[in-house]
Amino acid sequence: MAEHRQAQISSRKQPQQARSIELVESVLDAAIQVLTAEGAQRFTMARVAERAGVSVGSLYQYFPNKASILFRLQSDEWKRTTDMLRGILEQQDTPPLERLRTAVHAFIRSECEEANVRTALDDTAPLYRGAPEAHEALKAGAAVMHAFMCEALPESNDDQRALAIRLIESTIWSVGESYSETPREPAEIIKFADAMADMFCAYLVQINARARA
Amino acid sequence: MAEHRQAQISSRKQPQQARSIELVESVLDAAIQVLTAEGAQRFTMARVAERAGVSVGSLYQYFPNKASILFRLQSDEWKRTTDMLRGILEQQDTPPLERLRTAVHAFIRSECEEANVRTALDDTAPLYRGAPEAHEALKAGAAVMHAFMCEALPESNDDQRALAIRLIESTIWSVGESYSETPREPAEIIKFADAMADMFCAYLVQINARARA
DNA sequence: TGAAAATACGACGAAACATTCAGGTTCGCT
DNA sequence: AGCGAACCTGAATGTTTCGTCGTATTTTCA
Repeated sequence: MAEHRQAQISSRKQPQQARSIELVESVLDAAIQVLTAEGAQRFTMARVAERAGVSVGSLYQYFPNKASILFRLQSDEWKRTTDMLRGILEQQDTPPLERLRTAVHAFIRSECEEANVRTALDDTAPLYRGAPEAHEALKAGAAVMHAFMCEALPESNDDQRALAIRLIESTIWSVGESYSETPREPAEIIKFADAMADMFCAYLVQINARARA
Repeated sequence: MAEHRQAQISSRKQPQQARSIELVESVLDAAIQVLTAEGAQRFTMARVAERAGVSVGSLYQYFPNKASILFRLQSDEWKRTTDMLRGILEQQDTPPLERLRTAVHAFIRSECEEANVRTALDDTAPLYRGAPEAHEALKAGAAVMHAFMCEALPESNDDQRALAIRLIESTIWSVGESYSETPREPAEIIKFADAMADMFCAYLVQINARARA
């Protein structure tokens, strides 16, 4: 019984003319700036409008409410990250575990580089949690992981793979999220990512060993 | 440049008479109820006061602001959890990795059992993030893990151990947090916790094997 | 060119909240 | 009983914010 009214999150109408397309872009841009500079707490429609150099009314032409702007930012971010991971995990000329290591490094590094925005954006998650759109937006990531796991765990059945996917996927995302919450030295980041990759590799190797036995 | 003013989080004054001690307890109790029933978004001083059957002014006698109530809840929760983990991890008559498995199970289960409160409470984290009190409150947990790791990784040096601690500790906490965000079947929870324990064990075994080589 | 459609504006209404304070009540003690 | 300290009350204050609406401007295209 936690969340009561679920806000509308999809966009209100599509911009058609060039000026309105620019407007939407500058709004998204301003939203990131506000989030970075002021934090989730002080993210307001008025501030976004001011930074974007447009009026409040214009925001509501293309976004039904505050949550929809934030969800759009998060959604775009998920897409970028998923694409990055796909690019790494699908390189079939490198051994799977090496690819996984590269992916972990890339993920953690990118998470730490934009730590400010990420943290602020995560703070706003309650505003659109449980929305079907959110669930939908993460399907792509699961698909990438699924394909990868079929390679990395060739002798396992679907259940085992599904479990490994859920574990590794949620570890990467949520640990990355919390790890980037405090500022880190580059050298420290590398060590941590390596340890995480070590852990994943040890786990996958063990699963394969057991499947073979 | 995210958070601007850091709210006072320590308690305002200590209750002395019996009636005020009861008051503080009923406030904390009411706070949990409000959080569970209404979510972080609708957690307000007025609602807490109403549920506790006291007036708003009374809240401010013992808590300087809203954040301090929420931090108190989180802090108590951390303490309970740490104590539970200590109880499990310090049983020196069981093999380390078995203890770790038990601890992981206990943690994930308890996290899922109170999923509603936990999630709502986590949503309020931004209100007291970065406060020195928060950092302090987690020291105890790190100490427990440190003692455990000295047993589990007897041949490693301090740097390696510190890395393993950070990795495993943050994985347990943050994955547990995100895992409990959606409702789970008991059987599913057990499988997931087992997989997580498998992963940790494989990792620790590998570190030991390398140290010995 | 001129009208219809699209876009942009920003003052304003309404609601929600955190926190304070002046004044009243109860407790503990002599 | 009587006094000071601890405690409790809740209306009032001041602020913040979301989202709307009537109007003004710009673009499109016949």
